[in-house]
Amino acid sequence: MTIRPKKNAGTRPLRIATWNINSVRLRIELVCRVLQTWQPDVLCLQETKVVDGDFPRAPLEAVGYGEIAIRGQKSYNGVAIISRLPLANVRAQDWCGKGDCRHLAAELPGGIELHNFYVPAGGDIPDPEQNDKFAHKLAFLQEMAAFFGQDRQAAARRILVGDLNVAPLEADVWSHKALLKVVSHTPVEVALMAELASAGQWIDAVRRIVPEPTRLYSWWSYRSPNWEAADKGRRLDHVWVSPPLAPAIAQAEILKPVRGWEVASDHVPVLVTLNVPVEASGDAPA
DNA sequence: ATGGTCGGTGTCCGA
Repeated sequence: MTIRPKKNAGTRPLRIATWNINSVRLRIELVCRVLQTWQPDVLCLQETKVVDGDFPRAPLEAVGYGEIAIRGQKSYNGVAIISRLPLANVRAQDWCGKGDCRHLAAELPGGIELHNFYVPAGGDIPDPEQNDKFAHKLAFLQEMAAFFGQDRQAAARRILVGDLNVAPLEADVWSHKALLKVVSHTPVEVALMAELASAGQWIDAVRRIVPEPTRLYSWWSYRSPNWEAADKGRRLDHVWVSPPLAPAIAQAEILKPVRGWEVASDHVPVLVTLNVPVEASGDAPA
């Protein structure tokens, strides 16, 4: 434990990560390794696939992450916020009235509102008439846009992370042309995501640091045995911030090596460092 | 060229 010297600069680094873990019980040791190696202050997980009573808290507490917010269900979905900073006002919302565990929100020190989302993947057929899962995905994104579009005090400090299951930019997929009709990169999804970003005035923190045309992926399918050589990835996992936090964006990393670990998830963690101003006792502006 | 592989719980579903 190191004691940070008081800085006149008036900023405090906040390291925030998101990772679709695809079963937290199977990969709890990988979670601990990511925490110890990259030292995020907060790690948001999706697809934990475990009910709250069976969530593996102890190994996380043992490596210094004692603030754990969870919302899980059997077999599918499930989200968690794992933090070494205090979490306040933890809450969840039921999107599309399905009772799915796809969202958790909490407040971080300094009055920062954090949202962790697992957006539905959407199935295979990119047509809401033929495919209920795709219809659900579109409705979910619409509901998010409506939620973040209402009022939303423009000055508030907010972070939205998660597996949004959309790769919005041409440089977010291995082939824009090949994926135009593949769920995750269809024009209708990309347009809805743009609507959501605009409604909440969200800023894509990773692309502030690594702009197009540099290709960036956070997911590589299990179905490709040579995922690294083929490199047919997509950037499905995102870290967004509200305008007051945009000047704080200092660093962004997609932890690609994690995809090569034993028993890997098909997603890798995305990590962003914000140098958050702490003037005026760290509170958000009114 | 329209496959392929995962995880959790089963003998399939969702990704």
